Amino acid sequence: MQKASYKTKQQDLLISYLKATQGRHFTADDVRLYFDGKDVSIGIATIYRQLEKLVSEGVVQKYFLGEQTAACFEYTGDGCNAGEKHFHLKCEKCGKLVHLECDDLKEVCSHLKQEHGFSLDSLRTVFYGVCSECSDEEKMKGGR
Amino acid sequence: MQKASYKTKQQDLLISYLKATQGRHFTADDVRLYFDGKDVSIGIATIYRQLEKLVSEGVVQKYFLGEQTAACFEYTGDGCNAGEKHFHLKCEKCGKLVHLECDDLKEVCSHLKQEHGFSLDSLRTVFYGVCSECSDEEKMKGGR
DNA sequence: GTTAATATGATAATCGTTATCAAATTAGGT
DNA sequence: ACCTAATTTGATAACGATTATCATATTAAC
Repeated sequence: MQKASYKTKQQDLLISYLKATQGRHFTADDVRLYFDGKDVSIGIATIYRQLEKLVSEGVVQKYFLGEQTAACFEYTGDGCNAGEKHFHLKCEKCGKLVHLECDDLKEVCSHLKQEHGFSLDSLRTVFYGVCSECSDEEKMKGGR
Repeated sequence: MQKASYKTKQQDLLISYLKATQGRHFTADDVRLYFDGKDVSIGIATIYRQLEKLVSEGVVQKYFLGEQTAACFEYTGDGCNAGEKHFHLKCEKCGKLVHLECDDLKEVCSHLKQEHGFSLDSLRTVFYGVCSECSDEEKMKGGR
């Protein structure tokens, strides 16, 4: 009755990659490169297919970080850092992506829910702006 | 000394399009379609080029709304709704993009700045989640 | 071990965007 | 108005990420 859960070598490889990257971000191509040359490998089509499946299961998150960048994936399932909502800050100057764990920001979630009826998907939302290091640099360079 | 500001027919057409869409979102292709067939027209390359120029001047904003969608542009310059920071909520169910004008959310800006040294670019940040209508629908359908 | 269902991967196709470059347009002298 | 140099345009090629196609390989189930 229940759909059979076929298990293949490639699926195992991907899972092992995910477990090895705990909380870090990666693209589909990162996965391909990782296994490239090794005696086992995964085709890019399969990588996309399997990642998409895991995304729909909620085990993996998918981000779009603007510009011509490839989609970023992150393993958040199986107790890794699932549930503990964190936020993403993306610096428009240096391109750095920061993970932010902040209780105060959780109030943003409640506010959006209470006042605007909007359920924020904090895992998928990316805050754009300029990080502290880059702001400091700007100040250094003076006025203009 | 100052860079000459060359003015062409195409640049005028684009500006007139921008003024006509006050605050609405559009893609590069929307612009192309708008002028398609008319006795004057703009090539897609020129549209991208000019839009990119206006983005760098801060007159036009550029958004990436995830998935395989084309970049969205919005005219925010010249007193249209420039300055009055607004936020964007994007519903993951129905795909609707909502403009949100909310003072409370401006505190999010100060918080990120004060506590995390991060200058939020609220025009460019998109909040992902589920809008009130779609949340209601889910409740209607009951539990699962 | 045989068979049917499913997964894989090489490759073509797609889509948004950028690069190329010859031709057209513009600005600034004269 | 005319000439020239600088700039802009647009058709098209190139590109990069992703998806579709489909023959082949692998898997599960009996």
